[in-house]
Amino acid sequence: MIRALRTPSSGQAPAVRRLDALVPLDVAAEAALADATERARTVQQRRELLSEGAEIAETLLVLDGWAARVRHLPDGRRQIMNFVLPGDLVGLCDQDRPVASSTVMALTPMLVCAAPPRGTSRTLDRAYAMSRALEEAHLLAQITRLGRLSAHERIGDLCLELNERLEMAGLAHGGRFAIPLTQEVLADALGLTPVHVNRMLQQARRARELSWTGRELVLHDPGALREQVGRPPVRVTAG
Amino acid sequence: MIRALRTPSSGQAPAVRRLDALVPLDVAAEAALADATERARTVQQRRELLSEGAEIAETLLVLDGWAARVRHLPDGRRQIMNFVLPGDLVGLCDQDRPVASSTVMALTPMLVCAAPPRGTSRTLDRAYAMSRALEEAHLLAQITRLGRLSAHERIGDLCLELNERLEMAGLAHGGRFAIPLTQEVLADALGLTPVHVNRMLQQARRARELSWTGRELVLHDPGALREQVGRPPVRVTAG
DNA sequence: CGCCAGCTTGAATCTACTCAAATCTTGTGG
DNA sequence: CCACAAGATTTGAGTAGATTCAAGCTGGCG
Repeated sequence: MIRALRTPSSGQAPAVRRLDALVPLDVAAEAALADATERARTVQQRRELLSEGAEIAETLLVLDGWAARVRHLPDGRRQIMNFVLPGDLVGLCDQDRPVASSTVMALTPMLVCAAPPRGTSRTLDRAYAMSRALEEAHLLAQITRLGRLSAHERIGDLCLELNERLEMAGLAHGGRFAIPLTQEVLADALGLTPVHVNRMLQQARRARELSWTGRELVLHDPGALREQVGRPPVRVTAG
Repeated sequence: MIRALRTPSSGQAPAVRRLDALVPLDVAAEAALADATERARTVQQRRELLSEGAEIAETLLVLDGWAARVRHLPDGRRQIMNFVLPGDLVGLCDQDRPVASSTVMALTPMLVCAAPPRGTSRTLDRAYAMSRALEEAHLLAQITRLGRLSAHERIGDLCLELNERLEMAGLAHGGRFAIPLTQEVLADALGLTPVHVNRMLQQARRARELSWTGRELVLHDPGALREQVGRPPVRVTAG
């Protein structure tokens, strides 16, 4: 797992790479990010980056590791809103004294840093706006998944989304990426039971749609799968 | 239904009333809103205020009527993301050349106007930020509803949300409000079939949780219902 | 008056859930 | 290096909740 914490061969850290993919960053942005990255800190697995109902102190930039935005019901049921991946921002918002509307919990050990404040760079501000718009688009995708897709389609659709997002950070290639999720976590994201997720995964494996051995997921034909589950492209700007 | 298009007895139009409830507005904001309201226009039922994939030209403020943010699947399935009520903003975002990530369709005849641009008033800007944060909170609530609530709970929870939101605009009182939805539309919002929505509504009526005669919905005991479905309060700021 | 959209009802089916137990993995300490 | 524990995955049988399909009903409107 040395790879995960190091700059990949492309020459950029995954988080920077993702932001740069959203909006090509200028020197000021690159410098601010390099600087912020210096002061990175680790977060242990299962720790909360943000607690529902608590005031948001700062905006974080995820450098490494996965987290989940989650909400708990009084009776113990749990729903994962979306996954937080390297290059994602946690706690980005505009209002005064913002309060977290959901908990963000580390699914793996993580590396995070304070995001450079707005106003640092014109291009960085635009990247933040894009990031926020994309996050909202992913929430809409999640709603459609839960409301109108079958269990089989939900799994395929979510895997495609993760693949697309990780590709931007350079963490997925050709439908292949490291996936640090348990079937139980997947179930909480997909609105299913762990048992049913297991059965659907086996079905998908038998159908040669994907393989998920150990901690790596491979989508054998992302294009065909996208067609099959009717996943629309995620776009938030024109041009 | 004269009431709907007129200034209510409280002295403020529902849309202004809602924004004012989010952040107490200053004179500049009130004036800008009054001015914008002058240039209101109507939108016919079933017309689209915004089309998925199309560039967003302007931000709209809903003065009267209901709309739905909806996404269509290739095979005809349909999912409603959330409902757009008087006082809500449509197409509010920060990025350049934004593209709508979902279609917004009028469920009733509507009255809308161009929202006063940002920078008009400090308080109005804050109200916009609040509105956006609330909208995101409602998307999270929708995800939890679809992912982890039973059909019966989904209906109760959504009715409570609509009640809370309409109360802010002065359009609901004591759990009673006009609801211009068909059971089919409700089904598309709740991720259920119309037939099942019908059965669950009857069950809720028999249990004296609500009555829905004609076009008015009455929640007989919102507090008890909130308890029963485990609905958490919607908060986005401290203090 | 008759049409149409929306609502209601019934019966059969199916998807996903529950509960329970077995098996496989992984990490840890002896 | 093996034994063990804890966590995660897999399997099976029975059940419940929601869907499908089809038909009948109701009320508002031209």
